[in-house]
This record gives sequence, C-alpha cells and structure tokens, in this order.
Amino acid sequence: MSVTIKDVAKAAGVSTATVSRVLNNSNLISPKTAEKVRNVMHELGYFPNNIARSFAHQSTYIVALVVNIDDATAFNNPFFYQIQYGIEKYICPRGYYLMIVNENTLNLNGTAFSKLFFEKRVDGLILPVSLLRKNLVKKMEEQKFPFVIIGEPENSYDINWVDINNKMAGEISTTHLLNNKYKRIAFVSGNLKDIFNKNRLDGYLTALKKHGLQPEPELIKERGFSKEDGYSIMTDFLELKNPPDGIVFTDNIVAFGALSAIKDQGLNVPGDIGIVSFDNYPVAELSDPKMTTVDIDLFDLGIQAATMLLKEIQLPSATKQQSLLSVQLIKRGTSERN
Amino acid sequence: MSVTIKDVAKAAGVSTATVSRVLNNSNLISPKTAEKVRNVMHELGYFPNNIARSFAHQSTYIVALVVNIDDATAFNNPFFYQIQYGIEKYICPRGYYLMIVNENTLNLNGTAFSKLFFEKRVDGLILPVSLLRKNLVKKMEEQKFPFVIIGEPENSYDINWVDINNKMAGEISTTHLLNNKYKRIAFVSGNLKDIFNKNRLDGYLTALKKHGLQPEPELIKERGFSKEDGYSIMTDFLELKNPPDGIVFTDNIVAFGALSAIKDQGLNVPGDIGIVSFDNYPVAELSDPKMTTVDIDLFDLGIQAATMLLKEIQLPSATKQQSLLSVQLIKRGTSERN
DNA sequence: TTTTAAAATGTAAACGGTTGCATAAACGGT
DNA sequence: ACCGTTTATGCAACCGTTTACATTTTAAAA
Repeated sequence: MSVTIKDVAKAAGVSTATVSRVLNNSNLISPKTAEKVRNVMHELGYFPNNIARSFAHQSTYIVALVVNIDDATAFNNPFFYQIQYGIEKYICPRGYYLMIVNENTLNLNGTAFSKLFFEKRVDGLILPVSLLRKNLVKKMEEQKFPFVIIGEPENSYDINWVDINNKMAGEISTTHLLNNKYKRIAFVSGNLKDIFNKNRLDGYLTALKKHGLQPEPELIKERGFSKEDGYSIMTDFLELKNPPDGIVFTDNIVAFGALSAIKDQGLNVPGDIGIVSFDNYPVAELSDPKMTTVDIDLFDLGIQAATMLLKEIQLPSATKQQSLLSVQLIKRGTSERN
Repeated sequence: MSVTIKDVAKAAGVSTATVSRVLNNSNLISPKTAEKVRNVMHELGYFPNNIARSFAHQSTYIVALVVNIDDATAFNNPFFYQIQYGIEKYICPRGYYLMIVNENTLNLNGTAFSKLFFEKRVDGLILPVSLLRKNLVKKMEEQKFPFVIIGEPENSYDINWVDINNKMAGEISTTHLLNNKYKRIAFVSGNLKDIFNKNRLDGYLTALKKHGLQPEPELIKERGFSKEDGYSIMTDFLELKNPPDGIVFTDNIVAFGALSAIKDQGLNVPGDIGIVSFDNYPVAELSDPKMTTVDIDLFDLGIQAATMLLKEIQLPSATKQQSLLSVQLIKRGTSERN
C-alpha cells in the first residue's frame, strides 16, 4: 500500500534497523548514511507509520482529558477549554497528543473511562476531581496508571493533583474590600459542600479575622448560580437592618444580578457598595462599572497538570505532587472608592 | 506483561482466532464457546490491546479537530468548545475518539497538521476553513484523506463542509427589527473580507430590499471587536443627521458597548433604538435589557461535521456534501417595542 | 447410514516498526 | 601490520491482534 520502512531500507541499500535509527535520530548512525537514508525517505515520500511505532513501544503517546459534562450549554463555561489549551500547549511539543473524552458519552456504551487506560488507548489521564472515587484510586494505583487530578480531593490521597489556591482567592478578595474601606463584607458562594467553596469561605473568614472582625451568619449565603439568584440575594442583603457594604461573589453571573439589584435600589457601585467576583472571564469587562475579579489562570493550571502527568508517565516511580496555584486580583471599577 | 489474547486462548482451550471472534461479536461462534471465552476473559481480567487492534486494522479510530488559536484568551470564545462537544457526542458512541490539535503548537516542530494523517495518527480531520489552502486540498484529495471543513470556503471546492447559514442570520435579524417598526437599520460586522461577514451583510441587504429599502453606506460599519469599539461606533451613529433606530451587531461584546453609548445619550433600548446581536452566548442574558440574539447552534454544527466525516471515513467514495445550518432568533428585551 | 452443506474452529501469515545482540568496519596507538 | 577499542550496521525476534484459507464438527437431507 504505502511506503514502508522496508521500501526505504531496500532503496537505500541498508537494513530496516538502520532506517529506524535514522528515524529516531540515534547517534550511532554515521552522518553520510543518515543523509543517504533521509534522501531516500524524501524521494519515496515516506512517512513513518505511527500505529506500528505505537505497537512496538506499546504506548500511544496520547493523554486524555476526561470531562464530565451533561449538556452543550455547560460547555459555554470556558473553564475546561482553557485548561485543555494549557495541556495541549505543554504536551504537543513533547511528542504527545491530547484526546478529549466526555465521561457521559463514554458511559453510553456501558464502559468506564478507566478502560481508556486498560485498553492502552492512552498513556495517561487527567481528570476532574468530581470523577474521583476511592476504588478507582485503588485500581489506578495497582496498575501504575499515570493520572493527575484537577481540583483538590476531599480525602487526602497520595496522588498527583493541581488546583488553584481557593483559600487565597477568598482571602485576597475580602482583604481588598476591607482595604478599600468597605466595613461589612458579605460572602456569596455555591454549595459549601464543594471543597473549593469551603476553601474560599475559609479564606474569607481568615481575612475577617486578620482585620479583627467577627463573621456574621446573615452575611454568608450559599446558593445562587443565576443572575436572578444574585438579584434576590442582594435584595435580601439590602433589607437587613445592617446591610453589607461589600460583597464577595464566587460567581460572575450572580454578581451581575446583584449589580442590577443595587442600581434598582438607587445605590451606587463602587460608591455605596463594593463588589468582587471570581473567574476573570471576558464577562467581567461587560458590567458597568467593570467587575473586579479574582483571576484564575486556568491555562497555567493545564500546564501544571500536563507537566505532572508527563513526569509520571516518564518516571512512574517519582513521588506524587500536589500543587496550589496562586491567584491574582484584577482591580476594576466595582471595588474601589475613589 | 499483561494478559493477552493468547493467554485467554490457552486458558479457554481455543485458538486466538476464536477469542478474537468472540471479541468482535462474530456471528460464526457458537454461543457456548462464546460464553466460555467471555468467562475466561473476565477471570483473567483481560482487556483487548487497542494498539494491536489498531495495528491490525491500520486505523486508529481517532479523528482530530484542528484549531488554530494563538493565545489562551481566544479560548474564552465558546465557539470551538461547543463544536468540539458536538463532535465528541456523535463519534464516541460510534467507536471513535476525538483528538484536539492546535495548529500553532503543532507547527513548533516544523511539522504540518497533514502529517497527522500521513503518519496514521488519525483516521480523519475536521478543520476550520481558515486553515484551508489550495495545495492542501489537492494533497488531501490525492491521498483520499477524509476531512471536513468547518465554515464555507472562499473558493468552491468539491469537498465536505458545514457552516451556519450566515446569510439567513443577517436576514432574519434585520427583518425582525423592521417588523418591530424600527425604520433605519444599521449593520455592524467584523472584517467584510471574511466570507461569513460578507454573507451576513448579504442577508442584511436582502432584508432591506424585501422591505423596499435602500442600503446606506453610512449605516454599514466594518470594524469592532471590543466594547470600546461598540461605544464609539454607536456614538458616531447617534451623531448622524439621520441616525439609525435599529442596529444589527454580529458580535455580542460590541453590542454591549453600543448599549452603554445609547444609555449615556439618554436614549432607551428598546424604546428608541432596537438591537439584535449574534451568538447566543450566556453573555446575552447579562445586558439590561437582555439581548436579542441570533442563536447559532454550534453543537449541531459539530454533530453535522462529525456525521460527514464518519461517512467519508466509512465510504470514501461517497459524494461530498455541503451543508448550511438554519439559525434561529432568540427574542429578548433589546428589540421589541411594547 | 451416507452425503452434503453449513457452521464452528484452527493455522499461520500478515500489519510496520524497534531493539538486543552479533558482527563488521573504522580508527588510533604501538 | 597488529591489536584493541569505538563506531556503525545487520539480523531477527518481538509487540497482540486480525483474517484468509484450511479443516473439522455439526446438522440436515437423502
């Protein structure tokens, strides 16, 4: 069918071993042989067959990013996409390719994503912490299955994981408001059962403490994903006897709703109330005033995860790493009193 | 090392051919043999080695989505992600996996993405029209290289491509404004050298014509990507002797800027001015009032592209398809006078 | 019971590289 | 010219499936 290494060997008058060595830039090939072989390759239009190469090495040089997403709209969230880009950017120049697998579509066949590894479809996996299960960890460790988790696990396993520093995020956002003379800071997050929300709250509490402030339960809300949620939460806040004058939102969209509620009450941001939100999506530029956000570098998160994974693949015995990435506050209009 | 088909064959007292047939659900295996073999597989914890299987078939059952993105921020655009999700959703239940390749990182090695196919890393490619080159098309056709283009090509090749119906998008958005008693409709797009913008403009012009209106050059603007661009374009519009009272923006972000400009002039949306924008991103819900947008179903676009590609892979001789997907208008607050 | 066809299974050659080991060539030093 | 060492190349087994073809078994028909 197509040109193989044997054709090249015959045409160049050498053995297939020699051709293979030229292909792999082995340093025990004489320069003139190498050149001759390379010329023949070029003449014949030879491309090494990667499948055969994989077969001989018993590895695919592919890593999979497993995601668990149910519907297309969730994909609007740039979260995974940025991570994906970081991973790709790191592994590609190192000879690896990235495969994307949605756990849900995979499960349609009644298969599990761990088959990806057992069937040798991939050399390693990167998975979100939400997919982590105790027995899965056991199985993966038994099989010396290279993998990296994105997100801090609930239980402390000795496995590779990366996450952003959520506690730091909670702390710097709260501190920023306090430093800008906002006195009563509220905190609005998603479900506090999720460890990342718990950590963010923890950071908030730490910041209060450092400023000698007591947390007040009425200022800590644990719901809200939509603009409407944000509106109603903010309305509730403003009806308090002693309403907050600064709010940390862990979600952009919710913060947008709150902004509307504040305006509708005739109050001004940042004059009367200061707001900080999370996730520096382009959305942050769209509010009026523009939103101060915690910038989470998901691209870097991807790079870190990929770095860990390739290390694990190449040195399976290396010690496991856990890594928390710094976050940064992007100061915009919603949080600074002039 | 791990359990192979030979181990299974030996343990079950059959030949490897039989095991292979069981594996592939061949119908010339007796039920009891099949069951016996399956039991042995289960006992031994056998997983078929996909690399070997690929080797025997000389195909990877992987398709690549090639993107050309320069920096992480571009990945904030959910465009590719939704397409990607559609592709994955379609191919995974059909036994294929999705590989993501960023052309730019690939080029770092001095390699071209076409090598993905020549080296048999993938069975087919999906690429954005921006990567299409004349000599590439020639090469791919010679090699019977299965591929599908996302986006309508400039030149009319006999190749597989899918795109959304941009002309329709331009037309329905303009018509919608006209039907809502806006009289002078402006059109703001990106670079008109891009065929999709050209088609959108074409739709706009068609809608005007159907309403017996003449296009006016001062109402057609061809720049703008940022909120600031939108603000300045809108300001210019409002300074015209005869300003528009309806505007079609082909970009959400630009429309946000325009919205600010309108408010700053003390005018009201949708009372004084109507706005329609493109791309039904979550962003559309964030403006006040919420943005009427053309909903582009990128998920479906992915499905269509994947469908074409698998057909091409399985029946290389099939005729090439070109497909334009309908778009839909999501009516929200920016475009309907009460 | 024999004959014939159909169904089930086995045999062994492919698929295209890689690599340990053996061998040959080249080189430098005496 | 000879030896020892380094460098370059060849040989051939191997990676784990699939599948064309050959063979055996089973079932049905005569």
